[in-house]
Formats: sequence, C-alpha cells, structure tokens
Amino acid sequence: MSNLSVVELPVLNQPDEAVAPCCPPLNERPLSAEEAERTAKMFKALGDPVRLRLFSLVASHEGGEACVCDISDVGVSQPTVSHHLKKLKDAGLLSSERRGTWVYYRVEPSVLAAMGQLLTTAAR
Amino acid sequence: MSNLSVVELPVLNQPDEAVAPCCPPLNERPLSAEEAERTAKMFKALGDPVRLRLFSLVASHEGGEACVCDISDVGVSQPTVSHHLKKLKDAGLLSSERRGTWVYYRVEPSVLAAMGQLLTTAAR
DNA sequence: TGTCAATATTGACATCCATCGATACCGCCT
DNA sequence: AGGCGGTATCGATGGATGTCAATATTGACA
Repeated sequence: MSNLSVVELPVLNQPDEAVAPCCPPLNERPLSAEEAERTAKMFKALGDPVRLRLFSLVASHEGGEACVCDISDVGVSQPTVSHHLKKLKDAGLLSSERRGTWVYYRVEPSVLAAMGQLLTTAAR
Repeated sequence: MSNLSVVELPVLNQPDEAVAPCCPPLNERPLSAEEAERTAKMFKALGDPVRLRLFSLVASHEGGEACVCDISDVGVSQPTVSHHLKKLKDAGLLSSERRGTWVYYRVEPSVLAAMGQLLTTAAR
C-alpha cells in the first residue's frame, strides 16, 4: 500500500451504489439494465418542469445554494415544492442543510458533471 | 420534378426558439416556465430505463445509427420498443429513416450536446 | 411554556404512462 | 396478386406521479 493517497472522498460518500461514476458515456457501449435503472433516475428527476425550475433556481442562486423560501414561487403549493425538492435530493442532485428556521438546498456538482459527460461525450 | 435537391437542410436550422440553444446553462439564471417545459421534455425522455438503454444502443452502434431489429432485445415487447423509440424521436433526441423493410434510428448530436452543456456548465 | 414562521409529511385524488395483445401498415419476394 | 417479415398503431389496464388541503414537526423568540 505504498503512496496510494487514500484520497479525500469526493463530497458524496455513500458506501456503495454511490453516485460519481454512474456510467460510461452513452455511446461507448450499451448500458446494462442496472446502469440504465440508476442513471434514468437522475434524468427523470430533471424531467419535470417544476423540478427543473427549482433546480435551476438553486443552481443559479449565489453560491449554488438557496433557502427554500427563496425559490418557492414556481406556481405550485408549498407541499408540492417540498415534495419536488425531496425528489431532487433523493436523486442525488441536491443536498440540504437546516440552519435555524430555514433549510438550504445546494447543487451536487460532481453528479451533475457526470451526467453532463454522459451526454457531451455521446454527442461527438 | 427534376433533381432539384431542395437543399440539404442542415438538420437543425430553425431561426428562433429552435432546438439547439434550448436554454441557458442551469446555473446562469432561473429557467422560465416555458423554457423548463421544453427542456424537461428532453430529460424526461431519458428518464426511463428502457428508453435510456434503447438510446444507448443506438448511440453506441456504429455510425450512431441502428436498425430497430438490432436493438429490440431490451426485455419488453415489440410494441413497447416502438412506443419508446417514438417518444425519443418526439423529444428530438433521435431521428428515423426507413430503408426498405427496416427502419433506422440515429442520434441527434446537436441536441445532445446542448443538453450536456446545460449540465456541465452548471457543474462548475 | 406558548406562539409563530418555515418546512415536511400524510392522505386523497386525478392524470399520466409503461406495458401488453391484437391488429394494421409497409416493402420485399415469389 | 399473395404471403411474409419488420415496424407502427390501437385499446385496455395497472401502477406511478403531480397536486392539494390538512396536519405534523422544527426551531426561534417572547
């Protein structure tokens, strides 16, 4: 075990079935059923207009972070906003943190980058 | 009706509100409701495991093109495969062409690239 | 401790959607 | 023309999902 710098684990640290190397580029080889299952979840999370707007609101907020109160004006009720934020979180695209009365959501850059590469690499 | 090659339309060329610049990067500014509506359709198209596999099968096939007969083995019935391919086509991610008995689907690289940039830019 | 504001959860409901079998359409071949 | 293989469409069905009102939870503050 020489100098394998054990590495600072990159932000997301679920032990197994984690997020970072979610899959090869879409044109490298056919996705297996399991890979497709995992990856489709992320795309599906962005596949709803309200969720996409919420995500964009968080991502475009300063510091890639926003309080729920800052982004709740998307034309649906408060429970619905909460429900969608939960789904984005479950998909691994957002993380949340409570600070006093407010809850802040922030984007998970590594996951996003992985999804992006899935597509841009496939686009050549 | 001579051989008036009426011009090879460059695949994506709609003057405005077309496909290519479907939206700003997700972190540049909040998406409008209409932008979100349009963009979510594409993500939703990739948000199903079977469709994602079909897409990957086409994308990873030589020339980014495949006959339906080449990619029909994803564990669902033939009508279901056809249905999913239609959805991918409607979302602008695939195009199709009949050649004799067979129908060939191919990836639409520009749309894919646009989606990729939506994400990779947002990931910084 | 009690109240209030912010967020999450629950339960109900309507709509959407993935799936299938049956069938129609389309080209090729004899 | 008729048959046949490949693909698309139709209609039905069960399950997933977006939405809301009502309610619970959480933390701040008087």
